[in-house]
Amino acid sequence: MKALSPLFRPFMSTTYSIGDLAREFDLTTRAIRFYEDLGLLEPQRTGPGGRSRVYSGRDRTRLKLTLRAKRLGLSLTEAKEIIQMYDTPRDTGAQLQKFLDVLAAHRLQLESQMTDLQANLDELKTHEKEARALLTKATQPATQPATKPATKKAKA
Amino acid sequence: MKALSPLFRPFMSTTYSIGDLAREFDLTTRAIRFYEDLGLLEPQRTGPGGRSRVYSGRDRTRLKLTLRAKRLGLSLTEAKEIIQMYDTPRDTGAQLQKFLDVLAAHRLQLESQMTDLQANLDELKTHEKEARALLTKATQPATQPATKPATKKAKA
DNA sequence: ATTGACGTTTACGTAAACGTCAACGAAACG
DNA sequence: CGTTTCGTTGACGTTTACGTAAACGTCAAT
Repeated sequence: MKALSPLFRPFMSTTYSIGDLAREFDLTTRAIRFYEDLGLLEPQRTGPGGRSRVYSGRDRTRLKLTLRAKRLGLSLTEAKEIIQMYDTPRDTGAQLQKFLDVLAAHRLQLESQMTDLQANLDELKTHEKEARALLTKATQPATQPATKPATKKAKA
Repeated sequence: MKALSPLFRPFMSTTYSIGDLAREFDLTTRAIRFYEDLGLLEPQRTGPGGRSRVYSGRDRTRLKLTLRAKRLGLSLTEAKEIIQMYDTPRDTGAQLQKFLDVLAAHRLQLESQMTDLQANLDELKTHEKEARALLTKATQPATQPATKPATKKAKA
């Protein structure tokens, strides 16, 4: 359900229909409702009988974070835990300390993932260079136009 | 099945039993066999009737790459495609060019993932700083001596 | 000769993350 | 006023990535 004509939206305190979010993040509405079932989103209801969902900017942010976490390989429940942790109150010192502990753990995980990523990128670059070298050698044979260029490097 | 006593292994051209790999990478043998079903590993067979699997160093490497890809959120089939691509022959110029194209695409994906990761890390650090600030403020009130000394470092 | 550790196949089970209808209500459009 | 368009709630299906159990072979050591 479109809350209002698009032209009027700028005057509202930025709420979104399920279709809006689906379009923006390239999801099906089914997926978004599923995220709600998991407790990741808590849209308000509107319309007669409170059937239609209305998403706040906060919902949108949570969705964004969720998808980012997904892209990094986290499960939805893991994403949920992290997001929840990020916006629960933390008033006492003990809570703060535990918060820091969890953050540290999460940080370690992210950093190890960063290492993995870097390793993959390095490997990719190596192959890229090698392939590029082979390609220029194949298209611009310096001294010997071979019928079949060597698959390995040749010594000059 | 252990091929030989561990003392004799250094003399062999580094092969591994399924248990070896399971221990090293903290997998179940079931998982490893499953990876074989997907075509990620191709162990030789040995023993009577060729029942037992023997994994080469190359198998081990492929397994390592697979797990790294998994940690980055790739599916096993995606991992397989990438690994296959990395060690297929690429002899013609056209193949080389296509190889480079695919590499470029993969690279874009990795770099966007790097961005996501960095975003997550930044956010985490922000929260970390904030929490740390709150904690020191809570445990070391400037004008009021606390009943419990700080759990962190104290300034002399 | 039995036990234990390690290996095998076959087969069914399961959790996660949705996809895919079906059947319906409301509302906006020409 | 009929027809798209957007939304709703079930409910069942699907894919991925294994887990789990049964039922058995083999080798080394006790």
